[in-house]
Formats: sequence, C-alpha cells, structure tokens
Amino acid sequence: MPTIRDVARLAGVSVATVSRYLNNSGYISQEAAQKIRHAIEALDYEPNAIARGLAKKRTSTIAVLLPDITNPFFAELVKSVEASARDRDYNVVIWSIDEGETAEHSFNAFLRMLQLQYIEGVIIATHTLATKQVEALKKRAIPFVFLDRPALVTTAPVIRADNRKGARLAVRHLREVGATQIAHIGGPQALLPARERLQGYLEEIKAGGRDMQPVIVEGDFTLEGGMNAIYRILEQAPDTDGIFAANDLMAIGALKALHRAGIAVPEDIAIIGFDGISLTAMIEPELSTVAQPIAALGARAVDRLMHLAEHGGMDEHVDTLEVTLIARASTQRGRLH
Amino acid sequence: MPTIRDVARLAGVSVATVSRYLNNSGYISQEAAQKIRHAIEALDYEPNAIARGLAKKRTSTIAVLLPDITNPFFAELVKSVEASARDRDYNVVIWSIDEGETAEHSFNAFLRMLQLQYIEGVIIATHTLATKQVEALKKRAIPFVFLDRPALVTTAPVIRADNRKGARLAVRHLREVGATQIAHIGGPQALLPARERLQGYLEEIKAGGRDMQPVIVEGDFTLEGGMNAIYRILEQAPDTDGIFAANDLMAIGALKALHRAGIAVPEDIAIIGFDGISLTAMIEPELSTVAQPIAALGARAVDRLMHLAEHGGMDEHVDTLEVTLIARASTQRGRLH
DNA sequence: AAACGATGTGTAACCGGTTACAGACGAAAG
DNA sequence: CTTTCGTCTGTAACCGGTTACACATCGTTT
Repeated sequence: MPTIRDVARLAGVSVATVSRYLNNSGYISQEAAQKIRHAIEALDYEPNAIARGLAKKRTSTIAVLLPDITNPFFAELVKSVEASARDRDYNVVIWSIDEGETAEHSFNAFLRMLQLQYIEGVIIATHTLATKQVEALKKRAIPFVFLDRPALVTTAPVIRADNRKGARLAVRHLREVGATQIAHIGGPQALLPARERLQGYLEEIKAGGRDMQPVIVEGDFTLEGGMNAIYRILEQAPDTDGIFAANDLMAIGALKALHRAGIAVPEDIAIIGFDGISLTAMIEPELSTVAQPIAALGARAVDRLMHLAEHGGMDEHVDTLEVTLIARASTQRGRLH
Repeated sequence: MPTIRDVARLAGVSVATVSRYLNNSGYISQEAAQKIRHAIEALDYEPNAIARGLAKKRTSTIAVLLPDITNPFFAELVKSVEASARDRDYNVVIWSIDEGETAEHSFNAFLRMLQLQYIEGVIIATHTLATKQVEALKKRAIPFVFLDRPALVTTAPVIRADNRKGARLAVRHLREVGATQIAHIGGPQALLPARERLQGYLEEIKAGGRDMQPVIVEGDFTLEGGMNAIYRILEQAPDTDGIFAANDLMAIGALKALHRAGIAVPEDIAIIGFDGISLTAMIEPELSTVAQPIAALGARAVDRLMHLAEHGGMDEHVDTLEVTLIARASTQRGRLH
C-alpha cells in the first residue's frame, strides 16, 4: 500500500501539494498536477480512509438506525440507502435498535460508536426513540434526518410519504370496486404515520356519504396484530366487505385470518394494505396496496443528509413523496355479492 | 471528547502507561492502574476508534458480502451476524454485490473499501464470486469465511447447514404424510447447496422403493422460478402429490402457481420448502420447511472470523450445523385422496 | 518604483492513538 | 557485592493523512 509520501516523492513535490491535489483545495500548477497524476497512476495509490478520517475528523460513513432489518420494509429501504450512499463513495452502517429493556443500552452503544467512528450523519427510521435521545444526537452536532416519523425536535428534516392521501386512495379504491362497509386496521396511534392513515380513512369514509360507517380497530403493524384485528372486526361489524390495513404486514395477517375463518378474498371481503413491500406480490391472492416510493425515500434521505453534512445549516424541510395505488387480486372488481 | 493525553495528565502518568492499561499489555502497577481508572471515570473517556485503527492498522469491523438484503434469508442472517458482532464490540458493514455486469466493478469497490478501512474480516454469503476474486482477498491477507458455499479455495473455513440430511428429512416427511409421487424443484446446480439438496432428495426417493420415480425440474431460487417449475411438473408428472422445493422462496412460488391452477394444498399436493425463513409462517396455508439454524450460522461465522483474525492460521474447518423439520399446514396429514 | 494581490509550494504541527526502546528500581541469584 | 531478571514507566517515533503558516514569484496598480 503506497502512501501519500510515496506519491510525493515520485512526483517530486511535497505531501502538502499532493494532498491539495487530492482534495481540490488551494492552488496547484498544471505541471504539478500532471506529475502527481502520473505518480498516482504508477503506484496505484488510493488515500487511506482511516488516516483521512482521523485528520479530518470525519469519515465517509453514515448510519441507519432502524428497528429490524428482517422487516421487509426496512430491508428495502436499506437497500436504496446503501445504493445511494455508494454512489457518493459513502459507506453505510446499519444499527438495529432492539425494543424493550435493552433499547437504551443499545442506543448508548450507538451514540458511542457515532463519535468514536466519526460518523457523519444518521438516518433515523425507527420510532422507538425518545426526545431525550434525539437531543443527545443534536448536542453532538451530528446531522440526522427522520424517515416517516415526526421530527421529535425541530430543526431536522423529515422525509415522508403522503400517508393521508394514500389512505384516501386506498379507501376510494375499495369503494370503486364495490365495497360499502369499509373497516380500518390502524397502526399504533402513537405513531404519526398511523394517525395520518387513519385520518385519510375517516375523510374518505365521510366522503362516501352517511350510509358509510367507520369501523376502526387498532393493530400494532405486525402480522399477528392484523390477524387479531380481523376477529374483532368480524364481531363488531359482520357486514364488513372492505378492509384497509395501515400497513402490508397487517393486511397479510388479515388475509390469513380471513382465510382461516373461511371468508373469501376478494369475493366476500376486499382488502388493501399500505407500504408496497414486495411480499404483497408473493402471496395468494396478491395483495393490493398503496406503495410508498421506498427507493425514493431512501435516496432522498441520503441527499438531505449529504446536504446537511456539507453545508451545515439545520434545514427543517419536510419532503412529502407521492404514493401510488397498486390494484391486485385482493380487491378485484366483479366480486360475487 | 477527552483524549488519551487528557487521561494521562489527570492521572499523572504518561500516555504510554494509559495505553498499556487500555490494552492490557505490558506491566502496570496497582497504583497507576488505580489512578488511570479514576481519570477515565472522571473524564468519561473512550478511546477514539479511528485513531486506534490508524495506529493498529485494524479497526473492529467486519464486512458481510451478500447478494441482496431484501431476500429474507439474508436479512435474517445479517441480523444474527450483527448481534454476534456487537457482543464483541465489532461493527458490521453490509455490502450487497449486485449481479450482472456491474458485479466486477462492485467487487473492486468492495476490495478497495476493505483495505482503506482496515476491515478485519469478511463473511462471504454470496455465490456469484469468482475464484479470482477470492484469491484477491486471500492475497491481501484478509480473513474470510464462507457461508453455505463451497470454499472455492482451500484454507478457508466454511459454515454450512446439513443440506443433504435436510433434504432427506423433507422427502421422508412427505412420504410419511402419504405422498407417493414426489417431485423436486431444484436450485441452480452450479451451487453446491442446491446439488446437496438434490442428492438428499434422490437418496430418499430411492429408499422409497421402486415405485417412486424422481421428477426434477431446475429452478433459480426465486419465486418466479418456483412458479414456472410447477407448470413443468404438472406437465411432466400429472400424478405428482408431493413437492420438495430446494428453498422456501421457490416453494412459495409453487404454492402460488398451484393455487392459480386450482390445485389444493395440501389436499391434492403436499409441499415443503427449505431454509425456514419467517415468510413461511406468514402465508396461507403455512409452509412446511426444513429450517436452517440461521441465527446459529451467523453466530458461528462471526466466531470463526474472530478466531482467524486473532490467532491467524488458516484453519479450513467445515462446520456443518443441524437442520430441523417444521411441519405445517402445507403438508398436513389426513389429506383427501 | 513600491505596493499589492493572486498563484504556487514546502515545512512542520497535528489528529489520537500504539509501541519500540531505554532506563530505573528492587529482589533474587551467583 | 556484583549480576541478573522481573517489574514498571516515560520519551519519542510512528500510523497516513490534512492544513496553518511562511515564503517565493509574478503580473497589476498607484
């Protein structure tokens, strides 16, 4: 591994000049640049990232904080974050913050890592984060952006999908395929996106006229939560013929429970989810969903983070990206009843 | 952020002594240790990982090379690798190596990253890796272990599941629930695990007596591959009443295709997959599978890597971990015919 | 002609650790 | 009483970059 001093020697200039060349900082003469270029070429030199990190007090690394990589939504998100970061020669470290008692401990370890590794920014895609913890980040002057979460503190950008509108699209679609009694399986109402989706649902139910009654049961964004919700819905509102679940995982759970209860989808009940994870296309019947632009979310988050890291300045921009309806078998038109 | 010099000053010793204390190297008197302990406590000092990395030419970081984080098998694997690494205060960087034309470019970027970041070891969980590329790793003296792949080069440890035995378990289970004509949807035969699973299938078919005929179609480990395989199987062997797919994703595809063809599972055809990804419990009917000990695989890989990194010495041990049969609805006993 | 600003370069300190080496000390061995 | 050895510590070089600062050159202004 050649070092910058090897390059300097071969090019017949000082290390400072080589460093300036590498960083496009300060003045460099044509001849010097030329010689350095050749020396770098000849030695197949690449600056050492660790040494540079130490000197600059910043490495080209960002972190993603998420609840669980095995959740397909986050896996897809990470994929796009990674791709975007790589395009800019940045590295990504994933940090899963487990729930429950070790959460605090885990977050502290994360904080420590951030500092000791000179991580440049954090994409926060987890909800289980206390304001106190975000303040800790802020105090350390590490840029961060929130993904589909409310900011918790001001002065941090948020990247989000248009949840309310997506919910309206979903419910409208159910109405269009003939559902007249539409129930909602909501997410944890502590989470903003869950509240927004509920709101969109309510708006659209209201738009449906007075004979549409809202039926709402709260789930927890898990498969099991979706299954349990079905039992409650069937009890509360046996005439339900359409269901909008606040995320795909719960919709898939709902599908399971309905299947077990001997209720046909979409013939008896049409169902639609939210997120657009690839899982929705794998099951049978394929699940209609409102797709978040997952790749775009990740890319935008990286954009914003880079911007913050480079130009500083706490912008508190909120990016709201568009969602798209994907109609599939679970809401097929021409149903029986 | 206090530095080691701050600690040294406060403790009234030299930085060398503090460093020795931190690394348990060399001799330290009781009193010195005591004073240093207090100073560290008082300053809330933590050694800077980057500086240490530069000096030691090694950071506490390992890399995982995989094809696609959105594949649930790899997501679950990463999760366990991450947890094990974290226990040892190691960080993990994920590197997805895309297939196709940019694969080589991507791998080169990976190699560069390894060196410039002083990465200590690599877990290779991707199949699209040429011998040449592995040699490149080896030449750079970076320890690595293979996960469920043949070694490609000698002198590298391999962690794997007992594929052949798992396949036998699967097929035997199908027989036990009454299947008499069992087909196999194989993986790409270029991959060793796929070949081993096929072998297990063949052995168990043979054990079933002469009236059992092997029927084999090759898939590609994807959902679509599984769907296509079904069409070929139904054509080739219409009397098939049991299917063993070489991985869960293909089994799920098969389930989809059977559903579309109006064939009931498990009533008409029983089906079982391989891997034990959590997806298998999400679909309906729930998919029977041969579960790889995914968490154990990840943990063991980290173990081996640490061992290599610390004690050097290219051990070429092969770890074969046990698999377990999980019987679910897709192979329910007491089927109709 | 003096002063000035833009251009170009090298020296050396610095980032925050690790570690080779030399030296001090006391106890045990010869 | 020397020698030897184990224990303990500090100085300073080093890892491989970045950058403040000093200095030199040269074309323009005043």
